[in-house]
Amino acid sequence: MPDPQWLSPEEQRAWVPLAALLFRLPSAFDSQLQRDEGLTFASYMVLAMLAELPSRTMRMSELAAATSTSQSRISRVAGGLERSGFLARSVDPRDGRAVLARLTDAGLAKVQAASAGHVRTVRAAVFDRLSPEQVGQLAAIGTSLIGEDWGEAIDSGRPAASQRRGT
Amino acid sequence: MPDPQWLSPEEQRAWVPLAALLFRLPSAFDSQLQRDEGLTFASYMVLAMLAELPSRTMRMSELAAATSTSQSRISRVAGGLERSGFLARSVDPRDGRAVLARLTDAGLAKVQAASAGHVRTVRAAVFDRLSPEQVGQLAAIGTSLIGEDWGEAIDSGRPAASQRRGT
DNA sequence: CCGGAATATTTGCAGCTGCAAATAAAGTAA
DNA sequence: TTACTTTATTTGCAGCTGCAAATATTCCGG
Repeated sequence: MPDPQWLSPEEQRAWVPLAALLFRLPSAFDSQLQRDEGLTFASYMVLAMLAELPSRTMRMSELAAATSTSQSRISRVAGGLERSGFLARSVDPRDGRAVLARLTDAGLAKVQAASAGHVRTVRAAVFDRLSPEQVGQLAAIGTSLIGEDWGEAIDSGRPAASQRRGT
Repeated sequence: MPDPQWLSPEEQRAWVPLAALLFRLPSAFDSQLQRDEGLTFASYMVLAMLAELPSRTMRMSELAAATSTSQSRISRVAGGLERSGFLARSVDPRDGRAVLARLTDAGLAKVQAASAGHVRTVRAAVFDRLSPEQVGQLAAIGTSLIGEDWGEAIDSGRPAASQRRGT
């Protein structure tokens, strides 16, 4: 393997556009949803995840995992959605530590109203620009990237066990 | 074409993991850089872009375009990096409206010190999980997605010309 | 049943971000 | 030169986010 200290030319050809996407896509979705529905990309995802379940209910921690975000973030987003009347929180009767978030009828109506515009934006930004083959490749790539471990492998920004001076 | 109102099953298979990545990757890079170098992913990118030029200099607007972010964001990030002594800003002598950002020696040293850890994280989160073919596919996909137009096509979250009630 | 460890959420604080308005300089036409 | 339009950047304000500490509850061993 080449110098793991830097990226190979092929990797850079993939890294540059990927980094650009990480800045652009979230901004694009956030601003469309904010402008048209007063929602954040994160808050929309929360509503969308809940809307997919027959029970419209999920524990806060499951919601965090489902949307790939931190618990503190989910807690605040849920707080805002609750204030807006789109979801209601209640302590889980089976485990007093857990909190269940349930989409209200108003919340369901909100996602349904917002989905069309959001999907249109997702298409314009992503799918309309890819061939069917690429959509398949993207699915495979994305799935590989979010696989199993995460905290462990990713968080290891620290040197393999050298360079670490000090105490 | 199928109901553009929603995503096809194949598209959803690509969208779900992509959305997860849009939440996870920025967080992962931000927290590694913050923890180890006191930098933001955005501020690191600014330093890295400047470091690639022999002149180590770029106009604020070019910097914004190069990093795919807004001008206001670049303005603040540059302000912070300047306060830290990593870059210096000066009015462009050829155009009084423009501001030139120049990486200082301390700034160059900073990127060089931070790059190893950052690259390690990028590998752990992305390249170590993809085959060489996938890296090539990702490069092609990413390039397609950030092509030509953007504001125009993406910003059109608005209905084709209906649904628009009120003034 | 008691005390400590583990789990689930929330929140204080500080920093980052976007939008839209403000500021400044350059370009253009008369 | 003057007035008006366009381009480049910064900044006030309000909202969002993460980290780490604070809370609350359950689990476990004796």
